[in-house]
Amino acid sequence: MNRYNPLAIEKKWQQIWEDSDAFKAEENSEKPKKFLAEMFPYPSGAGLHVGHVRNFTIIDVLARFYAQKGFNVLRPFGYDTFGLPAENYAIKTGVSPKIATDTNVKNFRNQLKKLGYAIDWNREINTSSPEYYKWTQWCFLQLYKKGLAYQKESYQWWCPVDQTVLANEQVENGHCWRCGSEVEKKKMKQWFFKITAYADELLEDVDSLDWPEKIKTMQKNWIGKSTGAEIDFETTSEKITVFTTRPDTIYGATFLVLAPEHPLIKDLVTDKTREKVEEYCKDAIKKSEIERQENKEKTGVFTGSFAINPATKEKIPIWVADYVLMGYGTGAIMAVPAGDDRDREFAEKFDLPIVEITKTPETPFGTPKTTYRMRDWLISRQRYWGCPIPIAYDSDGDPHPIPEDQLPVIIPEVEDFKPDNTGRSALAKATDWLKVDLLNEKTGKIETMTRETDTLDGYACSSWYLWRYASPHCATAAWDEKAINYWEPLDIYCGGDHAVAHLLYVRFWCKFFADEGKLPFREPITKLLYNGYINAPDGKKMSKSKGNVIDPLDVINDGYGADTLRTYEMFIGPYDQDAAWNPRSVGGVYRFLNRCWTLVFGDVAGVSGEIVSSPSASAGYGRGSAGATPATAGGRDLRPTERAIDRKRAMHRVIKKVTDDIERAAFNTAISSLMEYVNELYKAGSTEEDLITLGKLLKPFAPHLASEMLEQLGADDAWPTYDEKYLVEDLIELVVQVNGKLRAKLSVPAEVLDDENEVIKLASSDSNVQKFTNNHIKKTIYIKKAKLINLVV
RNA sequence: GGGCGAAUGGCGGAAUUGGUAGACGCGCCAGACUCAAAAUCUAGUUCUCGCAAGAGAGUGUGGGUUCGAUUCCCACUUCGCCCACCA
Repeated sequence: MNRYNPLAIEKKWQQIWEDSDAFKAEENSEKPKKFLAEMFPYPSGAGLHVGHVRNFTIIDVLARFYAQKGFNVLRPFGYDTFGLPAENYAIKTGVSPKIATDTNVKNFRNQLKKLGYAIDWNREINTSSPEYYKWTQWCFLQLYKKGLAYQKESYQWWCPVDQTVLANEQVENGHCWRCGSEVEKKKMKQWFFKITAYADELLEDVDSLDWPEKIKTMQKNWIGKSTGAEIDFETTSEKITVFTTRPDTIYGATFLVLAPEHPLIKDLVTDKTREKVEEYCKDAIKKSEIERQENKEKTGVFTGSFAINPATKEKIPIWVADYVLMGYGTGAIMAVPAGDDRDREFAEKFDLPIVEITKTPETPFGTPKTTYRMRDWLISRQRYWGCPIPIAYDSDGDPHPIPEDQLPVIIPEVEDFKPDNTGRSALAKATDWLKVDLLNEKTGKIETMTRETDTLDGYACSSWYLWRYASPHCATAAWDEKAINYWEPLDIYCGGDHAVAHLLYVRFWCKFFADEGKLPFREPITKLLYNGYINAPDGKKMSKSKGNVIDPLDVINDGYGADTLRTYEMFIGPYDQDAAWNPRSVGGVYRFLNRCWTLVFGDVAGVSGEIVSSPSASAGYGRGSAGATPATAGGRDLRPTERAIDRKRAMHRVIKKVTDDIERAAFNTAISSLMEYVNELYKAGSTEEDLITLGKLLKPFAPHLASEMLEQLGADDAWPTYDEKYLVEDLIELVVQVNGKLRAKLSVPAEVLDDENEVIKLASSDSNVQKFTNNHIKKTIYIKKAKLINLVV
């Protein structure tokens, strides 16, 4: 007898798909399109992990499902290849990030092919390839032209020993992650994207998205809109503008507080307070966010100056405290200790007056103002392995865009990837590359300028890749208009990360390019599936250091094969919940696929009439022939025609269930209904139609095995349809309750359900029911849809 | 501190709109096959009582609405995630 040999089957079909370019997508106005993608991965040296497999398989199941349903499906793939790990690896080993990245991409590609994904390999993209980042730079220039990419001084972490800027995550408890020395904040010129220009629209449009509520809420909170007013407070020399959401509480404002970074502090200090205030500000600015979080004890100093409360006309002191943030509102508040817990705590600590609010102003004060928690997006990175910012500086230090026809600004080759002691990335070491002759519009002359050595945040590269997928090889534009019009926007996106950052940035760029007339839609992603993590069998996060990592390639090579791995990860639980890996359940899914295989290929003799196989009945095992074993369903002995009717009903039922479940992303229950169907076929026997249907329904999950089954049966993979008329049962199980408690289940002909009097008669005459009613029924509640009657006594 | 979500057998989970709680899988148990084991097939498996028919209890805890609540409402407990001195 043949045995299910997944590795052989999978190799065969992967070769066939490769040779036939099976998943090549082309625009075709005859067919409805479906464009699906997962969040493209950073190809780490460790290769695929089981979390990737879950994420990619969700999209693959949907892609194959819609293709089988007759949609024109685009299912591309790409790699998010810029990033710190490749650069650190280069610093350590001297191997260039480009070479290391190429190796990792190759490894990823091989592994993806072993999983049988229906990827259009003609559309593979890679953010660190010059053909791609040329257009990332073009995007930057479009934003720059409209003033949405701009430079601003901002405080950055700085390691005085390594002489380099550090990202937030490279600062551990106020110390440099590499050398351990204490870091400081340094004011540096940085590039920003003005995402706040779209804050309102980004917020308003969230509601219209077919995205998980969790993500929508997170985005709303992140944008953090609050409406209030700006109010001016006069001092002897200056005017201080505060932001408040409660201008009505102004009669209780007994002091002002400025953020330590506030520019007016230097003008407000007196000779007596100057030293103390300056020291406080210096310390506060240096504090890491972590320290500010850990130590919520209020601190602050008095500036020595006073302001006039415009409502009470009273003189109130001006303080500096780090609980006021420069980045929000105006960096200055009016403190109302009677109305605000933080202000009260501060007032109590420093013995400042607390005045109950007895009055509200008759006319609204100040200027109505809306503020957002969201800040502009800082995009400068002092790193080598990123997309160079296409800017050069003239001798005055003013920026000039690199003309579009000179793109891409290629990352120069360097020997040493360590940042130098100027706070610039290793790009600064490419001295030839650094110089560029450009027209200076100010002077009208060609001038040798110095290139920007900052690179772009990797999120910039991933902010437009979904549009590149439509025309990945277009050499004349970032995206081809015709291709965009056909494929976009993305119908379904799937990932388990970046709830705010990436998913907000793509929306921002989409709105910007829509305003530029470059995109015909204002939201890039129609439906979002946000998948949960897969944890180790003990429920803990998988990590190399804990040694509890499951390698998906090991699962395949252990003999289970890709079909088992894919199907298991879809069966593991609801796709949006975290799940723990269970090796035994993997075996259970393998058993299920093995049973599918046996139905078609098992060494099974044909039995009566049209029945092709019934392994349980025909396996022999000394129980006589299959024909001698009566098939039963629901405890009833069935004659062949009844058996055929039941089988037909089971088939139409499973088609409906699997179709509905895939459409609502309930992959786990889709698979359990396939398991039920297979169990049914083992009991009742199967026809060729049953097996073809099984193969078609199974294909999105286990495409290799299903292809093998369908080939054997001589069938195509067109998605089957169900007929409502076969779903109707002729014998119905009527549920009878007494006072809401189940007392009987009666098997009645379906027509009976239409006759309520008949239902009541049947229900109330059941002997077990009568034990509880004593023939004293006060009220009957009949729910036809639920096939249920409740007798109230 | 704020926001969101979750809690169901020994385990993962199902119950789509207020209508039979526990589908499906794992595990366990018994049987068939085998010299034996594995694999495979078949039957059983929420708990308590009962040979059975059946009865009682039961979806984190306590209340409520309802003929009927895993589902809706209120309070609480625990866990998870996100944000966090945002004026």
